[in-house]
Amino acid sequence: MNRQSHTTRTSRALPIALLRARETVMAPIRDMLQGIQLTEQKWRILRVLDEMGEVEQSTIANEACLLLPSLTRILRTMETDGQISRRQGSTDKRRTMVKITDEGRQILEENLATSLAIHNTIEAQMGQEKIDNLLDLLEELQAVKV
Amino acid sequence: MNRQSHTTRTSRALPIALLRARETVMAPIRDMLQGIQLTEQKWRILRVLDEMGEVEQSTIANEACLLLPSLTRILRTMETDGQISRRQGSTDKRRTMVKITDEGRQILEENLATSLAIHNTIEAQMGQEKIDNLLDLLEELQAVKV
DNA sequence: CTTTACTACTTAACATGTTTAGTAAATTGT
DNA sequence: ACAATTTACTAAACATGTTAAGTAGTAAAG
Repeated sequence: MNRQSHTTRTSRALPIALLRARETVMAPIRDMLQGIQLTEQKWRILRVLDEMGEVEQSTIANEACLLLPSLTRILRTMETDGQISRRQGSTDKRRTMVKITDEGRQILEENLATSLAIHNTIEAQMGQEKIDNLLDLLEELQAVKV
Repeated sequence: MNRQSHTTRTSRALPIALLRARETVMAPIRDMLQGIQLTEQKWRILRVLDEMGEVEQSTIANEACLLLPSLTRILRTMETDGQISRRQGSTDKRRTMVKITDEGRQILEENLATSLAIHNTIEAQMGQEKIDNLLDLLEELQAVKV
């Protein structure tokens, strides 16, 4: 067809462009995670918890871009595996407060070097200025009301 | 914790930033797709096929960011639903050549307006220049060797 | 020409994504 | 105080994501 009649070229469509760019960045991270028996989602959860401390599940869902039903299942196994701990909220008993355990934090520490190395490889090829520029634009896009 | 000791803030980590930005853009598109009984993946496949004509499955997988096992299943139902057609490759019989049907193309046409409206809403808030800049940076990131 | 390796896919199994429905606790309206 | 609504989560069902293994067709090596 090659007509570009109905829509923009997919390479200039934001959703696909964002997805493809993400696949590029995630490929080596997925390799790292496979070595430590962790999924991409669990890695995101650990990072959010390390950054935010003890938070309720809805917050994790928002920050890590997961839906609550997925999170329910994932946290169940992460608790069993000792990477996170959960307790019922004290004032609001509907809430489940979650925090990272020492074991979970250790996983982050052990893989920090690899994670940084991947970031540096990308930065070396694109330049820090462009990466910063990209991150600024992405933050701005996130804030758009749709 | 709020220490940012182990890693970058997640908002400045490329994988999460890309994911969050994508969620923002996809939210209204998902609403549109729900109305026409189409998943995000099937929509991507239709757009790639409309753009590229008749291609083999591996090409679709690459362009639409899907793994072949997922694609096998999805194309099976799309063929049943009359949105795409498949035939065995003539010279290389391992290949399966796929193309969009008139019915599939009609789905694209019927939703073009909505799709454009969503893009315009985003553009109105961010400005065309920034969007173009973002798309350029995303294309560049995709091309990085990791 | 035959063995070997590789390519393009398919199948199967399990994790996650996504929607709908349900439950219990908190909040609101009267 | 009490019914109605909302919030935070869980359960279930089905689609897709992901990995490993299998199949058939093709290309390469000897």
